[in-house]
Amino acid sequence: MAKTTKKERELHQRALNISVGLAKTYGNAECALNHKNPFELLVATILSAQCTDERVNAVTPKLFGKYPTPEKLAKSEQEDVEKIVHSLGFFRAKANNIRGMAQQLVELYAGAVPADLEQLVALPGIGRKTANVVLGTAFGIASGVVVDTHVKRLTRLIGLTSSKTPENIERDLMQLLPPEEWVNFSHRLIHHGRQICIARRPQCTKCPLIQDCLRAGLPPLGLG
DNA sequence: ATCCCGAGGG
DNA sequence: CCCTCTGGAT
Repeated sequence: MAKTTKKERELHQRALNISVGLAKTYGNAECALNHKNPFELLVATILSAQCTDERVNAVTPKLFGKYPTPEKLAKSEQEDVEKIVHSLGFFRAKANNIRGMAQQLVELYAGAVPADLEQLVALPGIGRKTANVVLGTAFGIASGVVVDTHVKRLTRLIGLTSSKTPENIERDLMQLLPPEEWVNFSHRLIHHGRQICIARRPQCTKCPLIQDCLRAGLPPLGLG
């Protein structure tokens, strides 16, 4: 139906160039969260909201040492979990979310983590970002592109200026990239956003993707 | 001061 | 679209 315009072909080519450059630079993307199973990854990903993975990894040994299964976490005391995750920020909401999530896993799925996007998103504290991380990393299912604040910010560097909401960005990237690259691309771009293409202080002189960047040498974009 | 590998709600 | 939740690193 829609014919391919020259601009769309250029956008596609630039995205692929960036994707190849990211792959060369960051290798096989891996989740920086320590996890042994889908349950741990799910909890750790919820806890990672608005804080670094290093800080999450600092508290998960204690958390999973005491609450290793959904069943155990479902029966936990709110106050005790709050104490364990306190250093991560948003501790009240996070404690409440992982406890409620565990309770629903027990009630609805016999304590298993569902490998399904809609079922995951229906759980408390889990949005598309967290669900896509869990599906892609723990189950190897290419359900979508992980869109966090970094991906949202950096998609404009490759020309995705029309998309604004995370859903639109995800849809555009899913059309641009092959399914086997969805999760890897996201993780590489996120690493890039933290290490090189920092929001307020982009390290353009160290950037390996400079020749494909629309904003090379221009002031930082900031958030949004 | 600024921002973080978000989610939920208005 | 906006706002709130929060500690910690820089």
